[in-house]
Amino acid sequence: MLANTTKEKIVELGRGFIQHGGYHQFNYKQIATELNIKNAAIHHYYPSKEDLGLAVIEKDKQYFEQMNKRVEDKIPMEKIEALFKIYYDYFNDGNKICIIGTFSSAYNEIPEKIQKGAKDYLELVNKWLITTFESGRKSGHFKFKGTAKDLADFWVATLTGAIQIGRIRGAGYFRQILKNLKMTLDSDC
Amino acid sequence: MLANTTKEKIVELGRGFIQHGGYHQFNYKQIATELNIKNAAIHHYYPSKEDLGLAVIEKDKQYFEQMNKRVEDKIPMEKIEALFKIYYDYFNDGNKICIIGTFSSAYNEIPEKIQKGAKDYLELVNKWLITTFESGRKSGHFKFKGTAKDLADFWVATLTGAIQIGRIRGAGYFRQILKNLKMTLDSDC
DNA sequence: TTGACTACTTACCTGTAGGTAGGTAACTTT
DNA sequence: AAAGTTACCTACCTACAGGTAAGTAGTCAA
Repeated sequence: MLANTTKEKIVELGRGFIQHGGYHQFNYKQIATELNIKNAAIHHYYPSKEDLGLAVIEKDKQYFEQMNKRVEDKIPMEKIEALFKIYYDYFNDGNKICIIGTFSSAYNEIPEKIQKGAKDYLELVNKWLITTFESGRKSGHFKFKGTAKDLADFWVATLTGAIQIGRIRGAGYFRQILKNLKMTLDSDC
Repeated sequence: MLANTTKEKIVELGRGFIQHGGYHQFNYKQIATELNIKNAAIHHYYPSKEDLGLAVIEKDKQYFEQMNKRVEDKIPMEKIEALFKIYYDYFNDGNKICIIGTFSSAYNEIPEKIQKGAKDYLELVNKWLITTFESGRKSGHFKFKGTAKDLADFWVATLTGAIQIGRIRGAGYFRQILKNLKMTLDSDC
């Protein structure tokens, strides 16, 4: 979290609060209190909650793409481990869940633009998974039956659910699911 | 939904709204409007939102147990299909998600009693899955590697995530995930 | 050194949320 | 028939949410 400016701090904190309690629970006061500024100052940077929500998705996407770049020359399994690390970090940092999960669980009652933002982000992650799975299969690092697309679709659901259920059932549960997920990359069926 | 009394209608509607928009988005006004009663009438039956939330979990549990009873003499795959039907019905009835999913995604910011209620309910579903998997394996209907517990843990995460991601990616996606989940019951690894 | 811009603050508005107190009409029990 | 109980309603309160308008202190550029 290299947030130097107030604007960056706001989006960073907003992201954390949304991952912690969800879009509807989160509010401007939480950020204002944390930064020792007034509520209205947040509106100066992000006129509406919707604007901030969108910025949070963009921020999250940025981090995801930074991770992509860091591992682009690594072997496929290291890429997957980098993805898992993101999830572990969320989990360990106050039981946060992933951004896609927060917005999907509130999907029916969020502004359209945020719906679209979440959807686009989801497709991005999904494509990254497909590419990673395919290149891993080609290089012989991964073995799995079926298409990479089907597996990626499956992973997205399981990851989203695992970090949420992990909140209730604890770290051991969460670790186990990710371990079992990984095993789907080393199997003939 | 055989809700005759106002009290039953309240909990039934509350359940729907919570599955639709989440615990924090949902409010008493929605129910009051739907039933053409005043806000205060809801407080008469459920003094606090927490009380209603707990009642909603109990209601959901009731439906789950009714399903259990209906299929207790059926073959294991029919039990699984009955579970899936619950999820399909949620999905088709206004993109609702499962109760465990709503409360897990809001887990950090819900009253302790509701946390406990959700946790207990989750363990109940989990145990039902384990039992169903084990009996299915014993009878030769299911083939899967690893323990029934591990598989049940995995299913819980995937189901929770699938119905949420399904909101974003649509019915085809959701169906595909459930289909692939089912395939884990007919595999040697 | 003036004028524009930035980064806020103060002060306020509106809507709505959950919740409560007291009343009342209708049914139910004794 | 009286007394209690149920199922609400009216009227209200408090807190807080998101949002806005107007001002101000400091920076920065011409």
